[in-house]
Amino acid sequence: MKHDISKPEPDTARGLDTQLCFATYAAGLAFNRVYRHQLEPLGLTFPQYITMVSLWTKDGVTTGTLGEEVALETNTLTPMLKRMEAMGLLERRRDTADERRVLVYLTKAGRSLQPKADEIMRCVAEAAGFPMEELMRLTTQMQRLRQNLMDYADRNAPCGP
Amino acid sequence: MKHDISKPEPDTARGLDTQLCFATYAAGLAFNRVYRHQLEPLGLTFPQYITMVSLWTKDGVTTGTLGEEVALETNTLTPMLKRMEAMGLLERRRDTADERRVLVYLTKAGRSLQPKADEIMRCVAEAAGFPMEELMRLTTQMQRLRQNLMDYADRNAPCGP
DNA sequence: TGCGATTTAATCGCGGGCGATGTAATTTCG
DNA sequence: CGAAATTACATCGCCCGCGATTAAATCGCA
Repeated sequence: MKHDISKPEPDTARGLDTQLCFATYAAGLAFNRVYRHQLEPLGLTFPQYITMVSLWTKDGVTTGTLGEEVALETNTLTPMLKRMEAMGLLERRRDTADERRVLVYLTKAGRSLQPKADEIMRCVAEAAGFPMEELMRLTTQMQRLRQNLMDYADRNAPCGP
Repeated sequence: MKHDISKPEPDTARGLDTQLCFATYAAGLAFNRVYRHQLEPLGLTFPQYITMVSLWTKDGVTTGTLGEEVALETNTLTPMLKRMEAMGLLERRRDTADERRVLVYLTKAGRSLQPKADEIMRCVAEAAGFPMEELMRLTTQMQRLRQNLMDYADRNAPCGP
């Protein structure tokens, strides 16, 4: 062998600097922190805000459907929805046609937050500091990344050597 | 009725589909789930894995410095490091020169996990499903995004109308 | 019709993530 | 030198995220 391949493969580079998983993780924390402070006057957390955005688009959905929208399972969503119900933002009602289901409806108070939340959304989008076109492209790529990772998780491959 | 412009401004689009914050959040959850299952045999969580990657690069650092590396504050890091110490992956020692500081050192057991973790890292990087060049560009952009958001958080602007 | 399988939520326990607060060591400076 | 300010870490309480388990309603089918 002529070529020196003894180096430990910078192929998949090692430091955190070069890792997409860390960059995604850290950017997620940063989003969370920015939103935390902006949403604080509304009394919402970032995951709650995500949930409200989904419900503003369409409410009257089951817990499970909502969970798919916001990428959370019922073991996370149920307690969160209960807290939000206690805040008066939404109501949870058993589906009379199928008593297993719980349907989630926004209250007036819940709908009334949308304008303020929209303002914050625009603000944070600006804080992201990307021109609109690049921002959209980046969003698309992150969606593709998420889909690829979910597909991989479903394949359940053990990553053997 | 000529043109229907009554729609509410797709300016900064509304749905979760179009939001970078949600795409980042959801991709972060997806990474977390993939890593969770891959790391389970090693007994590591994803944040613990991140911490180990940092320590494999350089240990003997203070809790605070390590926190900067991994984007966590001491109120998150301290309990996590204690758990990892209990697992035998690292040691926490008071700096004799400055008793306020706690220095973190890897143990033999901690170092011994690196090869397996590297294998998993390569595996997940492949699962991300991007060609190397695009993956690097995406990583760079996410780092820039994070920096912009942190800068914005530091400016502490209230997002007034 | 009746009974097992499936679907849908809820619950529990543990590990992050962080604002607020506490505590001890060190530095600053009058 | 000594008190105040600063630094570095720890603690507490709350919220999310999820694997595992449970409970109840519905469905499928003999």
